[in-house]
Amino acid sequence: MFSLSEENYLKSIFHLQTISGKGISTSAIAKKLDTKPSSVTDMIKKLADKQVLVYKKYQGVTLTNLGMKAATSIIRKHRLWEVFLVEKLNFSWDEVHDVAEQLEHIKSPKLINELDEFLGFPKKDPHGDPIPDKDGNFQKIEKRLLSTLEENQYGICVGVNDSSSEFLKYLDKHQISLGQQIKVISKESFDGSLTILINKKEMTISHKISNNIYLQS
Amino acid sequence: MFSLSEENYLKSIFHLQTISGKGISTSAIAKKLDTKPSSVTDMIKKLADKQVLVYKKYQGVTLTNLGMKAATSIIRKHRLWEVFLVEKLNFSWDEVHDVAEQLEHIKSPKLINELDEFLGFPKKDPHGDPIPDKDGNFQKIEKRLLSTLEENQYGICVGVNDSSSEFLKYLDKHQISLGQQIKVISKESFDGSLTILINKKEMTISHKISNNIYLQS
DNA sequence: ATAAATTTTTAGTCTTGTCTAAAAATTTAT
DNA sequence: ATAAATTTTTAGACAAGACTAAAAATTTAT
Repeated sequence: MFSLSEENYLKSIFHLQTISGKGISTSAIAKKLDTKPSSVTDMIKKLADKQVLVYKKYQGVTLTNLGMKAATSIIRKHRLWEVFLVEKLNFSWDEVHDVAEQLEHIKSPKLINELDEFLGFPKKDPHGDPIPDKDGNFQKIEKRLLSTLEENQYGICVGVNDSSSEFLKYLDKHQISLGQQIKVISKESFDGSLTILINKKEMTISHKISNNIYLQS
Repeated sequence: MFSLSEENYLKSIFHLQTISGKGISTSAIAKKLDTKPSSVTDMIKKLADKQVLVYKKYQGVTLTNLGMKAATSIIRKHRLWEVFLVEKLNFSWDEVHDVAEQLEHIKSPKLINELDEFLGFPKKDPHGDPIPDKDGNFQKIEKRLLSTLEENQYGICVGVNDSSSEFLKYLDKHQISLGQQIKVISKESFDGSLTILINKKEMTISHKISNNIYLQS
């Protein structure tokens, strides 16, 4: 159906689309996939021929329903494999990404549906991101960035925005994990740094950190 | 390290080598991989450059130790994934091959070693083939084809030579599976067909069937 | 031992996905 | 509103891996 490259384009465009809402520019895709805009133009034409996205020269692209479905299926696979790696194979949440990037391209509907069942139909991956079901339905999780809270507000940590190994290791080191309650003690308007209460201890974190942690209020 | 194509060549050459012993011809590889001899010649040159095999024009190829090691690692992965599919995800032994062909190319030493442990360090795959350990050591299983037994000889079914879905379905249909005792009641020299005792019942099978079933005596 | 048949290799082409350099279109700035 | 800067597209090239057709080497047969 889709080649490995095509699947990676679909996934990236989907992710860009869910944050921006607008049509996605050639250069944004190139940046995300670490490739050149000219290569993106070529691939976009192919994908438009395959009816998974709409493309008008010089105007970015938008996924069609068919494209959304394909992208969702890849994301489902990626996140289920992440759960498998953490729950069954002793991977930590900062080790799963690269392996899941490979596993998400395995083609076998039976495999992924059986894996889903084997894992007990999990609703979230190890980073708190929702896992679409067999029919592609996402469970919408309302959440807000820690950086948007005001003093004395609090919430439960339910996800991260940055899934890089470096960031996740930082969180592990400072004992910040999913499910914990975080309360904002004070906010420094000059640099956006926050002093928070977590694990009954106070700590101060930079804006860069608080801008990558999602809370549910 | 190795591309998907390179890995498939290594695996095929390894398999051909273990049955023939001799240097493997271009055309034999082409047949196994369902490709053209000219394509094989090209790839062989690449693999010889990478020191995984020895190649002299017009004289077939032989894997080096490096090549054997690489091939063994792929076979280990293939067979462990087969066990996983059957034991954990409700696949039957005739459904696992195509998916394992994909999974065997996933690159992550941690993944495969954790999987091995998760499965309890299995020694054989669902078709009775031995699974090499982390260091590439195969457990040698002495076994002989059912077709080589004489009247009144018997043994335990420990493997199959043909892992095609068609053959495995035939076995399921006639309730022949690994671990069963099979005794030769009579042998027809004209066409090589055998009458065997299995499950306390007699049945007659063709040479084509008996020549694809391995017994341990 | 030479001719015929077979196998293997070479030479050139194709597809996929990428790249660079340059041209074209669009956006931003004055 | 036109010039400058930026973004996007085109054109042409390249690497991997495969193919076809033809040449070269080897094996088999007489």
